[in-house]
Amino acid sequence: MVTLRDVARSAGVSPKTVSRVVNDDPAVTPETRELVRKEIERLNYVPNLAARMMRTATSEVVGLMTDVVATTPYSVEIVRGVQSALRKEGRTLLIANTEGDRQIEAGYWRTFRSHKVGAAIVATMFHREYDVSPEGFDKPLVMVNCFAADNRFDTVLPDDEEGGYTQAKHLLQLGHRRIGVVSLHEAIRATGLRHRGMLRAFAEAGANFDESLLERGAVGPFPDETFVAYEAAKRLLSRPDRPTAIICGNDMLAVQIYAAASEHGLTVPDDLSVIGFDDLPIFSAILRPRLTTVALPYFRMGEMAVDLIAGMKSFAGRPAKQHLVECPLVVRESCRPLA
Amino acid sequence: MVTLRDVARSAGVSPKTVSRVVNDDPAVTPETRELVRKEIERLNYVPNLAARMMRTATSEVVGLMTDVVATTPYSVEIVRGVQSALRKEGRTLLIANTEGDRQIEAGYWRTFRSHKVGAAIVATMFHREYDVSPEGFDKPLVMVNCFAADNRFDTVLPDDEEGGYTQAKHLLQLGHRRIGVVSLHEAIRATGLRHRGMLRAFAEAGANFDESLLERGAVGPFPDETFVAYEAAKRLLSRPDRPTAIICGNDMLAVQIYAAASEHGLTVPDDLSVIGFDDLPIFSAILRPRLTTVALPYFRMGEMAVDLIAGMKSFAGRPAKQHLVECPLVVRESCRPLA
DNA sequence: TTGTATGCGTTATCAC
DNA sequence: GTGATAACGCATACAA
Repeated sequence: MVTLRDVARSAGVSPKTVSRVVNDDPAVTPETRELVRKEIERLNYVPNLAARMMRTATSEVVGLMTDVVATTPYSVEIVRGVQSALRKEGRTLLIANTEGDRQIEAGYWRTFRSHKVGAAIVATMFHREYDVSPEGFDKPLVMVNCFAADNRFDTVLPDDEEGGYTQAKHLLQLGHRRIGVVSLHEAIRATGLRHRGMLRAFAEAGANFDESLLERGAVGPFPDETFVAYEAAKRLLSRPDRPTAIICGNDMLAVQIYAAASEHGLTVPDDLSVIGFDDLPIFSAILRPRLTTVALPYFRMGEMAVDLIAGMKSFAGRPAKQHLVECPLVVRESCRPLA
Repeated sequence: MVTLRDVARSAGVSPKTVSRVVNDDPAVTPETRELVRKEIERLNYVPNLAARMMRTATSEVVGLMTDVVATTPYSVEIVRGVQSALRKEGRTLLIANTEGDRQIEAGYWRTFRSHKVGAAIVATMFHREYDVSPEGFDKPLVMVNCFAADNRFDTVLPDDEEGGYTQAKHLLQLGHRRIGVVSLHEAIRATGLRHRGMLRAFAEAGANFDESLLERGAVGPFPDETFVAYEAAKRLLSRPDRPTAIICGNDMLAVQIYAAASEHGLTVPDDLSVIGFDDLPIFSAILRPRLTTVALPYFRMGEMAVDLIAGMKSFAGRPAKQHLVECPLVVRESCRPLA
C-alpha cells in the first residue's frame, strides 16, 4: 500500500505538502503541485479514508435513515434521487431501514456516529410529521417527505396542496363541473392538503364543489383496505347525476375506478374522465387508456435533499426551512374535454 | 467524544480490556465484562470505526453493487433481505446503483476498496448472466439473481425451473389439461427454465402440452411492451378449444389476462383459472379474485447472500457454488378445480 | 486474566 | 510556501 509518506519521499517533499496537494490547499506553488501530482499518478497513490476520517472525524458518507422508504415500490425513487445527486459529488450512501422500529433507529444513529457520516437524510414513506431524535448526531440533517413538529430541520416535502389544485384545475379546464373524488385516508396528511388545493381550484374557476361527490378515506396505509375504492366508485357511478370525472387519491385507486366504470358500461375517457396521483410506472404499464395523473416528485426530492446538505456547509447556522416540491401534471389519455 | 480510554479510566481498567469487551474476546471475566458494559452504556460510548479500520484494514461494511435492483419495485426485496440479515450481524450496507453503466460500476469498486468494505454482493434486476470484474477487490463476493459465466463466485438464484414446474403442477392437480401460457420474453433466462419445469410437470402428470397454446415473449424488460399480453390472451380465449387455465410469466401479465377474460364474458376463476409469477404485493391489492401465483423469493435470496458471506470466513478457499432458492406457491382464489 | 508500549496514515499546529 | 512534530482512537504484540 502506497502512503502519503511514500509519495513525499519519492517527490522529495514533506508529507504535509503532499497532503496539501491532495486536499487542494492553495498554499502550494504550481510547480510543487505539479511535481507531486505526477508522483501520485506514478505510484498510483490512493488516500486512506480511514486515516483521514480519524483525523477529521467526518467522512464523505451520507446516512439515509428511512422507515421503509428504501424498500417500498412507492418511494424508492427518493433513494434513487439521493444517490444520483450524491454520486455527482463523489460521496457515498449508507442506508438504514428502520422498518418503523424506534429501537432499530436508535441503533442506526449509533452506527452513523461511529461511521462518522458527514450528514444524514431522514425519509419516510408517507408524507407526515415525524419525531426524529438523532441522539448525539450533530451533523447536517435534512428531512424528506416528513417534518419535525418544531421544524428544527431543513425539510423537503411534496407540494400536496398544489397537487390537489393541479388535479382539479386540469378537469375544470376541460370543462368538467360534476367531479367526484375518491380520496385517501384522512389520517394521511396529503389528503387534507390536496382537498384544500382542490377547493381553491374550484373557487378560482367560479365552480362549486358538491360535497356529496366526495368519497372519503377510500384507502389507508394498508393495502388490504384498497378494494373499498371500487365500491366507492360504484356508488358514485350509479347516481342519476353521476360525475363526469373522478379525482383519485392515487393511481392504484384509479385502477378500481376503471374497473367500476367498465362494470357500469362506461368507457374511460369518453363517459368518464379519471385523474390519478403518484405517477407510478407500473400503472402506466397496466392501464388502458393510459392514466393522466399528477406525479409525486420523489426523485427530485431526493436530489434536493442532497443539494441542501451541500449548501449547509456554506450557510451554517441559518434557520431551517421547508422546501415544497412541485407535483407536475402528467397528461395521458384518461381525461377528455367535455363537449 | 467518548473514547475507549475514557471508558477504561472511568471503569478503572486498561483500554485493552475495554477493547476486549467491545470485541467479545472471551478472555475477560464475566464481572469485568459486566462492569465495562455498564460503563459503555453510561457514557454512551460508540467505537470509532475509522480508528478500528485503520488498524484492521477492513470494515464491517458490506457493499451492494446493483444495476437497478435497489431502486426498482420488483427487486428491492433483495435489498430488504440483505439489510435485515446484515442488521442481525451488526453490519452495515453501502449501496451502489450503477444504473447499468460500466463506468459508474468501476468507480464504485474503487469506492468499495477505499472504504475497505469487508465483502460485496452483486445483484441484478433480472435473473441473468453478468460479467463482474471487481477490479482489485479481493474480499468475499456473492452474486444474487445473476451469475458469472465461469461460475467463479458463490451465487444465489431463484429456482425458476422449479417455479415453472410448480405453476403447471398446481393447475394439473386441479384437473386442468388445456393450459395456455403467456410467457415472458425469450431473452430472459427465466423463460426457458420455467418452460422446462412446466414440461416436466406435464410429463409427470402423463399429460401433453399443446404447443399451440403457448404465446411467446409477451413481455420483455421494457414496461412499454406489456400490453401485447392482452392481445395474446384474447387470441387464446377466442379459440373454439380455448384453454381452461392460463399460466402467466408474471403477475402484471395476469392483470391483462383478467381484462381479456372479462372482455370475453369469462369469469375468473369459474371459466378460467389464472396463475401468476412474482407475487408482487401491489397485484394482490388490485386484483379480484386475488391472484394465485408463484413467489419470487427475493427477500430470502438477499438474506442468503449475507449468510454465505458470513460462512466464507470459515470456509475460505472452498469452491464457489450455485444456490437455488425455492419459489413457493401462493394459493389465492384465481384457480379452481375442474369439475 | 489483564496491562503497556507501539504504530497504523493522515491532518493540525506551529514553526521556519 | 514549506516542513517537523504531535495527535487522532484503536488493535497488535508482548509482558506481567
